[in-house]
Amino acid sequence: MDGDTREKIREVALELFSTRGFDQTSLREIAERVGLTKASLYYHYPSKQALLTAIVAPLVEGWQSITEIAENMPHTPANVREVLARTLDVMLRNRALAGIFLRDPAGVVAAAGTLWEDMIDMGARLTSWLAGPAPTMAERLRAIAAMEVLGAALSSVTYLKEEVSDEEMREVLLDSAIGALRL
Amino acid sequence: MDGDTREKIREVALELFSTRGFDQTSLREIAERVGLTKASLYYHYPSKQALLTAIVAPLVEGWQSITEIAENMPHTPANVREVLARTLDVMLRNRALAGIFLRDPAGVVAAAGTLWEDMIDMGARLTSWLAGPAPTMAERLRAIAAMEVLGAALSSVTYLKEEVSDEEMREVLLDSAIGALRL
DNA sequence: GTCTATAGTGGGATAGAC
DNA sequence: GTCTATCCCACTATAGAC
Repeated sequence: MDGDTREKIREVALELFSTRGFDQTSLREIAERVGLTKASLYYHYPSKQALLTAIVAPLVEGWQSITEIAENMPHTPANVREVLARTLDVMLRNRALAGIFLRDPAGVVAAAGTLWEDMIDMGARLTSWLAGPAPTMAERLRAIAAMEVLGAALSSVTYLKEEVSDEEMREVLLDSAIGALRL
Repeated sequence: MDGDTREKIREVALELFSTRGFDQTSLREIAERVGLTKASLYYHYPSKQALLTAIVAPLVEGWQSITEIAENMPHTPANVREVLARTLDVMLRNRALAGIFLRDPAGVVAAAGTLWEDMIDMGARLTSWLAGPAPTMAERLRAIAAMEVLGAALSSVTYLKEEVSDEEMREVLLDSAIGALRL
């Protein structure tokens, strides 16, 4: 079962990257947990960077699609709400993945510069759409603030010991983000 | 001038840690920019970790004092506003420093575990105070969201090319954080 | 597909001369 | 206080047997 091994590797790597950080995680650690040797990892992924890329790519894609959708919508209150909701969904769906970026942005940048720049770019475009056409500085700051509120979906893991359902997060944070926008 | 060298080292290290990340910054790089050799750094700071600690300590202290002040206040709307304003001030005063945590949390954790746990602890206590006594889950999520909005003071650097004055940030973000709280 | 063994690199840190 | 020289270690990555 070849695909299984590859998948197991990605799973373990995701777990370790997102808790210890990318740089702090060695291939030896990953190999140990999977039950292989380091060398065998290289059979499945040609480099540590390739492994990271394989794990992270889906998030970048989700992010891209939502950005494109947003940019083809007129900036109305209803659409703002819609875009915020979709963005929140992407974040919730990729909660584990996001830990990688939260733990070690610098390591990710160094290893996968282009991917990272894509993420930054998407974030900037989404934020800029949220701010509306010809925004004032205050509007731009509030747009950033609203995006940060959605980010709370991720960082909340640090502060909350109990599990929170996706539904509750969706509801409360969407409302809170709109509050931050001061619409 | 001994103190000057130490200060220069801290300055350069702060600059590099907060742009490249802690782990990604080698002592050789720091030494080069300061105009010294690696070995000479060790005369001034006994380890890379000690250097990090020296740089970061002031922020932790500011954070601690504000937490203690908050916890001795009754949870009224006016006090909530006051605490948010003070927290925002601490963040704005330490904008450069914050980059260290944003770039490479994992590296900082690994190097300065205790300090980091202090920060997490303060964050948790402040957030918990903000949520009010016997809070519902929604109130706790909104408190986290409000704190994230203040964090926008820091991450905004990534998105905004122009400079924003501290005054404008203070005004807009405080208002936005209160919006996120849904008071 | 997995292993053992090892090359090659770069980092933090130390010894000791000046 | 600063230097040169060096140690030691952990890591990524590769070579080649099975």
